[in-house]
Amino acid sequence: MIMTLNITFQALADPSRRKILEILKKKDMSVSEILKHFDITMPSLSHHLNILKQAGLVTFQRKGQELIYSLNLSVFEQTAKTLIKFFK
Amino acid sequence: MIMTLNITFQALADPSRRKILEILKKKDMSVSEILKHFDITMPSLSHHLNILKQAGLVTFQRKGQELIYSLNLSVFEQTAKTLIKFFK
DNA sequence: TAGATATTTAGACAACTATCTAAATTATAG
DNA sequence: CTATAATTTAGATAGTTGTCTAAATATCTA
Repeated sequence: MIMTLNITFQALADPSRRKILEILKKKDMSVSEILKHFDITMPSLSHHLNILKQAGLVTFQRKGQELIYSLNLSVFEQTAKTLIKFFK
Repeated sequence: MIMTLNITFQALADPSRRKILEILKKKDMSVSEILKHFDITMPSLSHHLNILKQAGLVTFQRKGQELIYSLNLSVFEQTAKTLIKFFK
């Protein structure tokens, strides 16, 4: 759980990644769709998505040619709870 | 607040810094006292303390030659609340 | 199967960061 | 005031990270 916390905070530390999460909060989206909100290349976005995936903050499922990404809210909840429990 | 979140997560992303916070949870401590728990040099520790200071996660007050560092719990609480509010 | 579309992987590179040693600053004690 | 102790600041360096271009992989459609 400590190790997970490490990865989670590292994932959340980047503004682009937090923006991805905000965007996905509205609805599930394909990579191309997410990309429209950014001024970076597809491989860079893919890199960020990978880090978010490793942290368990997002999941995806293939739909034809597209990969549809979704938020994994339970990890946020878990992280928030850990923060609270850890320091109170 | 978004900018603050940025700095906060960045501060929390480093394991050494989270360890400092854990140590300070037990009691307020001077820099030398904190250092005993680590295998890094004093300047490195000072660097980490500086980042934690900027994030508002710790505060300090001088006591003679020593600087006594303390946790600032309210920032944790705030961060946890922001996490919860933001993603639920 | 060939061509088009969506995404990832590989490899390179500049910027950032954690660490170190050495020097400077701040405060106490004699 | 000088020596000592505690901490920070400065400057250098190796490792990490975010970004890019180019190439590879996976899926669909004709």
